[in-house]
Amino acid sequence: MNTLRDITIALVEDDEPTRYRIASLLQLRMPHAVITEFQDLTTAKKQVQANSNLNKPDFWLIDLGLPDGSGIELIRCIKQIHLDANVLVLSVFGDVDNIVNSIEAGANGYLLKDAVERDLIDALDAIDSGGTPLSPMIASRLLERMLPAKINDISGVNGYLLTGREAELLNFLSRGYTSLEAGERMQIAVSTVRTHIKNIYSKLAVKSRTEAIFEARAMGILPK
Amino acid sequence: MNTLRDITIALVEDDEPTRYRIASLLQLRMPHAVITEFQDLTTAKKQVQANSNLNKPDFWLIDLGLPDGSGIELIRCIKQIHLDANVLVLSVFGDVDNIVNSIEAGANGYLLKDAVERDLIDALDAIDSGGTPLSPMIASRLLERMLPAKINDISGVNGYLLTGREAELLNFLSRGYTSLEAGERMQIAVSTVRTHIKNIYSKLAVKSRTEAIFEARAMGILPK
DNA sequence: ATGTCTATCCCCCATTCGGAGGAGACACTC
DNA sequence: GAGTGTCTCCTCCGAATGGGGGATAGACAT
Repeated sequence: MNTLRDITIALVEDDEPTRYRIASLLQLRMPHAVITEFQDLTTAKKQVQANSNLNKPDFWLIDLGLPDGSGIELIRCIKQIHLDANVLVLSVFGDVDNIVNSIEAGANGYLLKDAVERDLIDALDAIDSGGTPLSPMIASRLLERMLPAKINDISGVNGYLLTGREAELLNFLSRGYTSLEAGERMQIAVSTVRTHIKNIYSKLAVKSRTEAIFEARAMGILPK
Repeated sequence: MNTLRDITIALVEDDEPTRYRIASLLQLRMPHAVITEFQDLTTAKKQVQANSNLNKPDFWLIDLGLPDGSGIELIRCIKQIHLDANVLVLSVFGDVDNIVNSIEAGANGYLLKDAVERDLIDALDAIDSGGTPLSPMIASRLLERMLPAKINDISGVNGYLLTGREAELLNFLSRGYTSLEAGERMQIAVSTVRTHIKNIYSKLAVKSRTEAIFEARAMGILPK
């Protein structure tokens, strides 16, 4: 990408001025780039599914907040068909869910929109070299989410995040016991089991059994 | 950090020319900054432990490859005493272990040395705003390590007890996805998810999600 | 003695899940 | 062409789960 050859870039952004701004920036810095613009999810998806081989863009620049759905869906769609596609997210959303989902969907980078002017070209370069350019705030959020063990070791008191009974219960649940069965094993009423479960959920910041088990395992509360 | 007030920066780097280069760069861009330089681990650690309160640097710029040990040890030392210290790693090492250990030790950012000229000041700014600046290659390595196991992992171990879609679905369920969420990820209707789930249950001879996950794990269908 | 933590139990209500059916569209084999 | 397996979608219904409350009792610390 160092030489100015004919790079193709797909730009997916619903907001007219923003799209124009980004396209202009690209044209200015990469005069030979061929830019294709999309305003919504469905049009872009059609393009992906249509010409599977020819006309494959070198880069996808995707806004997440599209009028007819989330850009994350588009990322999945693209990556499903072209595993090696280069996808850079440009978003105003800095929330954990959007970030994690984008990355898990296969995004190769994530820039907050206010950094686009300064970092876009560098980001494309970085992706081209196999890197994953992330705005610092994005990296911060990602790490908060992905280093749960460390964070809880600090805030919670050394693995004593859950009380004895809660941990005991979670262990039964992770083995497939229902609330009733776990209650029988622990010699307590189902009501109590439910109370414990609710407390576990709020402590782990989850909302289902499988999620609790997954998180607890990641945090080392549950074995393996 | 916008205004040029008297910022204090500690620079830990054994290589004379490199240290000079970085210090000059800092002085040039932040004329009022007070820079303290260290050439090795022990001297820097002494400084940290000596004046716990006064003279606390606003930023630590740390090289990992010090003559008398790893800079990671210094990071731990600093963070133990000053939880809110701002630590930026400047390293030539781009290997996963150094990266993960640095971040887990509490580093607020990680720049590869070849990017220092261009990104150092921006990185300090980002840290000041609560972000975590990472060189794209560093983020790439981190994510490789931290992203949940890929779906491919299961199809290999799978003794074809479960079909591809079933195994894929079970993997999502094991990570705490609801039927709806899994359906969205797999681009199928909830009805279909439910059908797959029922088939999984009968194949594994279980009656609930957690049980299915537990059994599948025991059977090696699910990772770990 | 007051407060915090843990463990125990209960209510109501909305959503999700699990079980039992059926059914169409492909692809592959025999 | 008939059969088998996979993937897809649907309805109906009862049981289980999750979220919002509130409540009591003991232990322990200040």
